[in-house]
Amino acid sequence: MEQFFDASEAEQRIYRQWEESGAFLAGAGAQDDAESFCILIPPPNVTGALHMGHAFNNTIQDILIRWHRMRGFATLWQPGTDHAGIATQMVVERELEKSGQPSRRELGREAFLERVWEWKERSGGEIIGQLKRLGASCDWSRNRFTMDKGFHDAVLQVFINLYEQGYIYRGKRLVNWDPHFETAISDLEVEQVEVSGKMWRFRYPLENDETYQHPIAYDEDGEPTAFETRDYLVVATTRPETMLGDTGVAVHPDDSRYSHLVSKSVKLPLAGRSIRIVADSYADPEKGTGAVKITPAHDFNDWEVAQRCGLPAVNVMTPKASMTLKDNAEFLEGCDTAPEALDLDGLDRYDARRRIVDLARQQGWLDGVSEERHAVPHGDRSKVAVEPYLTDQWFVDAKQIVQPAMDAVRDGRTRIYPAQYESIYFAWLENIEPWCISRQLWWGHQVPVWYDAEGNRYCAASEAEASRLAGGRSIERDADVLDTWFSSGLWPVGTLGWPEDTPELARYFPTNVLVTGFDIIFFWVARMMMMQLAVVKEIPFDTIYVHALVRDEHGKKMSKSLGNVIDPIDLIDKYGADAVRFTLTSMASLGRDLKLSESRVAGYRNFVTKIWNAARFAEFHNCDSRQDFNPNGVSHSLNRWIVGATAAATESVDAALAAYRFDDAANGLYDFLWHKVCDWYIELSKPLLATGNAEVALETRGTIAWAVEQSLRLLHPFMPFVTEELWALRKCGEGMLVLQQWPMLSSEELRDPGADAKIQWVISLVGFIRSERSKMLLSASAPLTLHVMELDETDKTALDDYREPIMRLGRLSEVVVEGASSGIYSFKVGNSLFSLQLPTNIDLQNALGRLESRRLKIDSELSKMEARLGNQAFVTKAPATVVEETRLRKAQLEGERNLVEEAIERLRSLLGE
RNA sequence: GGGCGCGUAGCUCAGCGGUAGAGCACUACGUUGACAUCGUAGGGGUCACUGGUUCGAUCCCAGUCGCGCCCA
Repeated sequence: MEQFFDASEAEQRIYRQWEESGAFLAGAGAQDDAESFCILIPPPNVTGALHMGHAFNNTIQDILIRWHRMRGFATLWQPGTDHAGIATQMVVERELEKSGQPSRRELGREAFLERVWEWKERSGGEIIGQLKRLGASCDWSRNRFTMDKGFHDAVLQVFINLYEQGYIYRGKRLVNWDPHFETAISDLEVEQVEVSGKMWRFRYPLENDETYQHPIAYDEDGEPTAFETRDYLVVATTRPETMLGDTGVAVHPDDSRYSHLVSKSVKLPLAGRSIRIVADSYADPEKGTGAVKITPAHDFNDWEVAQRCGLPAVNVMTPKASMTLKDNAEFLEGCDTAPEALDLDGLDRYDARRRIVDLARQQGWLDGVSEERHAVPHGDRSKVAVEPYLTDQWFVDAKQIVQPAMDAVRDGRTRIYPAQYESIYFAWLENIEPWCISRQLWWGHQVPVWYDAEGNRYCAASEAEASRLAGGRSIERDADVLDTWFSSGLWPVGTLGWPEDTPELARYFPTNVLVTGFDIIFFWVARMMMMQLAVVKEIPFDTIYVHALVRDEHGKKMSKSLGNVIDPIDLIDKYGADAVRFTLTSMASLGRDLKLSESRVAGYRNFVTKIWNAARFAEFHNCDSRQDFNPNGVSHSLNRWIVGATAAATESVDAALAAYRFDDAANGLYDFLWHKVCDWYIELSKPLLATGNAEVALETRGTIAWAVEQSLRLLHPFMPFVTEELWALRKCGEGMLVLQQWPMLSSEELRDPGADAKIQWVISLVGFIRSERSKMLLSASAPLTLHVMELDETDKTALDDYREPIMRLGRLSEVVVEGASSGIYSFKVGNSLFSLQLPTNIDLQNALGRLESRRLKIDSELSKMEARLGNQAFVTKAPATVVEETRLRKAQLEGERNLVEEAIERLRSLLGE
């Protein structure tokens, strides 16, 4: 065997073997009647590259899948990719532009879509290869794409289904409009970006010579003390360009300043439109002047006000967010528009903003400007400010289908881990808004609705069917495509073959666990719940495991602009996939972001090496794997101890995984392998292997082989590559590790308390010796003699059995059972007393100082115990076991104090004090 | 403004009503035939702060301060 595991050489080879052996296929290795276990991969965007979030998310899934597969479940990890409407269209458009080809619009819809498919075939599978690098054991033979024929049919089927049930409708509503992509986007695709901007105040002149008293000074109680007479209202805005679409000014109904002005009107500057003053509680008297301009076609709140107060909506922008005025009948109606206003026609919204502010200043209706930080909605893809925009769109009336999704979680049919995310889920569902599902894109599932010349709608799965419904009238298909999340909402049933009645649906649906980041609870999880329940009337999964985000080592979100992105593939290249996986797993504590640092990965790469070398040790000592090895049949206490410890480790891994405590599982295995198997079991076994007792040596070889083999099985879900490689090198058995049985060990059956106590005693004794040596500043190689001053029966057996390993690990030259000790310091291990004979040249002064500080510590601890026991309330009220423990601890401390005291006396006399 | 979460060793984090833990980093010593990607030992903490409950609080409760995220 080589000295290290060469991950870069082995990983791709091993992965190929797994795939070729069919180990990842649905149900591989399972009995026909096995229980099923299914996870659906959150489909990465087909444009995507593997980032740390994916690496984390998929490592967790792979652990669950491999664990269940080894436990004999019929497992399916269903993979696939998402067509990612906007993202993909963007990538292909950019590519066309770069290579100087005709643009999307020049190509036309059909030709463009051909290009997208070409692109998909050419470069769409990159992330799949990266998932393989990570070791993801998906059933790739079932790989799906959300634009596949079958999946596409399912999506249309659901649309039709929901349409016919009345859950989908078309309506003219304000939507978030992305002027860059010229499409509607959903609320969730909008992110608020805090920017420093300006707040402009405009004076809108009152018509018909109306005036009112505006307070200009206040007393201590905030009561106005002075007023001025105004013939205008001041309104404030951060988006002056929208003023041309104002159709009203709102004041609060209880605002006494303005109450007599309600129903009167102001003249909208530039546009020359006469607009009404309305009373609506949306206007906050405390904010600004208490008067708000109302632009129903370009603001969500204003739209609501307009609905309530009967104000018209005037759209003044094009889909590209430039001004449209000259040929805009809506805008011109009833207006006496100034020529300088018409000159704004065609200007971009920001140019128009500047011009309008200039004009306001010149014409004297600019009341003032202030700097302000405020949140501006941006498209999450395009990164440009979105405009609320009035268009015809398709909506899912989410309110109507939300109830079953809430009930399922409330009554526990679907559980969310950790539970704190339930409240996020409910908070969103309880306040759900209509979901805008149409996008003005080309790449995606085109809405299956056709229109005839009169505008009648025909919703059908095909043009032929629609035509039949239309009675042969000429029809035209709706140009919009569906929101990508609408189709991914169907991922559970869609990937399993619905609407066909497939065996996979019968066997694997509802699925078991969904593993996902909290950032897509709304986008995806809640919608899958709603849609599966609406369409097939069943929950899509019984558990949702929600994990946090992977951040950089300082807690910053990884982003290209910050330059702190860690590429998981780079890490895999450098440290191996096993180390990367183990790092992420060990940090997967519930509900907390994980901060990733490279040094941690390096640390777990060392763990891989440690495992490797444990196996190498077994090889050097001819510890061959034996099929007939019976862990219950070993007799030597060391072997009995490790057998029990292995069972205990198995049980804690199982318990941790069952509770989704991946960190506990990983840390437990790390501790078991490194600090039990390597540090003590292998070390203590060395003399046994060299002993003349062939029977013990043989049993120990077998147990070492067994312990290493069990470790490989236990570690396999976490570190599949190195364990698979060692499984083969150690010739542990037929077939690959991936399909071997998970250890079924019961510590109740295998644990031997006597052996445990014995080994624990040996470990303590060696620990004392090492610690004394080091504290006395003795070199590691200085020979020491251990004097045994008192020895009880049990300890005597332990000492006899482990004399050689104790000498070796404690680096003793001699163990003297009889005769007086010339040691300074005695120490108690178990019920026996020991002393180390130290060389004459030690620094006595230093030793004295150390003992005195030790005594100080004991005294302080002792006084705590005494105080506690002296407290009558403690003795009577605390549980008896706690009182007893305290008494025991006190007695222990007193014993130790005596030993220390004696040692101090002895040292003092040696020093002549 | 509403909600959620977090403040524990230099760093990253576990933990828990009764002796404060891990990994990394740090210091000293060390190549003994698995492993220097290693071994042994060690230093380092007012468990954010203030009150309360309790025999006992790092842990439970309330408040304060600081930080992060989500929603408006």
